[in-house]
Amino acid sequence: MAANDGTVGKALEVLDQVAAFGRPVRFSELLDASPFPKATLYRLVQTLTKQHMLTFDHERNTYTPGLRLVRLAHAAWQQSSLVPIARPHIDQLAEEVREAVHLAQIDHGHVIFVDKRKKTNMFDTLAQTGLVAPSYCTGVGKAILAFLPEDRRDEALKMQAFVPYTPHTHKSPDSLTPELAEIRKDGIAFDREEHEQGIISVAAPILRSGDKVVGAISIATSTSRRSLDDLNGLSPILLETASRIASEIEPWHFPN
Amino acid sequence: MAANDGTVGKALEVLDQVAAFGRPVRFSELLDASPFPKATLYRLVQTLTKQHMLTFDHERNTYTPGLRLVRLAHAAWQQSSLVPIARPHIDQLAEEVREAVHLAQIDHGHVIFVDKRKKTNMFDTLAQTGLVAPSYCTGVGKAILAFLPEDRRDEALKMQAFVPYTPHTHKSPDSLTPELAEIRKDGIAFDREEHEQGIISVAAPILRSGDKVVGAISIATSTSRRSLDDLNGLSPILLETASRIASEIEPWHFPN
DNA sequence: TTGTTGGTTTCAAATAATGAAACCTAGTTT
DNA sequence: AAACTAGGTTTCATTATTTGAAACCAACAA
Repeated sequence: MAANDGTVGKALEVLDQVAAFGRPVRFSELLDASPFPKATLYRLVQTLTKQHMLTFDHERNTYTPGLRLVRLAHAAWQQSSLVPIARPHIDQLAEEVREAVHLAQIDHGHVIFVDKRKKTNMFDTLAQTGLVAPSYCTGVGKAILAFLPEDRRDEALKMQAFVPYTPHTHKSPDSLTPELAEIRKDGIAFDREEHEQGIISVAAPILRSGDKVVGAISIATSTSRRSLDDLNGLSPILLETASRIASEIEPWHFPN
Repeated sequence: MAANDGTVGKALEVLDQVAAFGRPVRFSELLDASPFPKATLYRLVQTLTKQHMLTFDHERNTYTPGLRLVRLAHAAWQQSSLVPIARPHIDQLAEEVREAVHLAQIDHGHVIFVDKRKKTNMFDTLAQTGLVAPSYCTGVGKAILAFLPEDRRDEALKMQAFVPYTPHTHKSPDSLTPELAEIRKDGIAFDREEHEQGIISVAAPILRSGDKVVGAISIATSTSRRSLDDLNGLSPILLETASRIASEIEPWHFPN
């Protein structure tokens, strides 16, 4: 992935590492997973800890991502241009369809769930705010990928590992590409238990000025509640919502 | 607040700045608010942007905190030692009292709301996951402060500005100190519309091995729904919940 | 005792950060 | 149009930080 912006870049790389472990990590584990020499990594980790970007557990000698991140992320989330605009709409959608509704954006090739609403009492799907999901096997991910300009799509796909979460998961870009063309045509993407067994979703991109994708929304449910056809029946209202959100986006920018 | 860890420290200082603005901010505004010379700040901001820690809006020439933070924070949140332990308990508490229940931790002198549950349909109180609140005028904040070791309490208070949010807000440490002693005695803290007009709360610290505070929980409501006395009546169940959470904390560490 | 693993510190060499000043724009004003 | 300006970007010699091999220090095991 290249592009190493000096010390800051390295520090962030370490942060990513720690986050990726998903559990408290020892210095030595980090060292193995890291391209940096011992002393360098040591000082990076020290600095990050002193800065509360990492939390150090004295008893277990392990590191976890620090609370300062939560603080900073709140600001990021609150200021996101998309979230506040979409909020009332996904809220209403969740109310109408009585299923979980997700809002996602893409960043750095990662699909990030930035908001969710659910008005049902069923068990929580695993998606939560801030969760990162793979793009190639989620509804929102594919919806966004499909409408990304070609270069950015390639870039996003290149940094994917194509983990076979379920038997339905795409195994390589080759099988994915035709589906993306399909999605581009229909304006609708499906997740057919590709990320989690028993979980399906319909997703629609949010297109600014008709073609620039800035995010996606999806309705997710379990196969025990609804069939895929059934879910497909919700496409119109999903599309309607997506376009309503899009229409409220100011003529300004959108990074992505 | 000192302790400047080289470039990384400076970069994070800039991030804090941007987050503190709470709105898209121009380079020049940042420059005014920043101790760094133009060129230095410029490069820091560039680096952070390239690293997706900041998002740059081409049209408006402004910066906002980046999505990478959301990604990282999710990991921090998920791995927090307190959140998963407390989750079922605050859930149950919210169910029983039918009011909003908050879980907070302290970091770097900041009170951070790390989780919340509400089973009521009333308007959302402003507290949300990741929100930073002042310690001196919130229930959870005072509950934590009261049980902090003296040196860390002083440190935490020193970095506070004592903004008078409402007429009931403490104006200085002098009036706060006696109340903290009180809280230490009772094991219960109240927010008497000190942060927001019309919002009150009861809070209890979560004490590991009886005396080390690792966080706090609170029940929050509006004056229109309940009186302070009424809320006080919920103290027993709140304390009960807090001690149940505490009892599930492993003999391990706790950073704070 | 001797080895080993995991963590911490040293120190001269290599590298990156610094910041004053110059330099671009693209709007404004005269 | 020429002359300002405010906001943003780049240069470059100086300075300070980062680097990483190696040495060092536990604590624990053989």
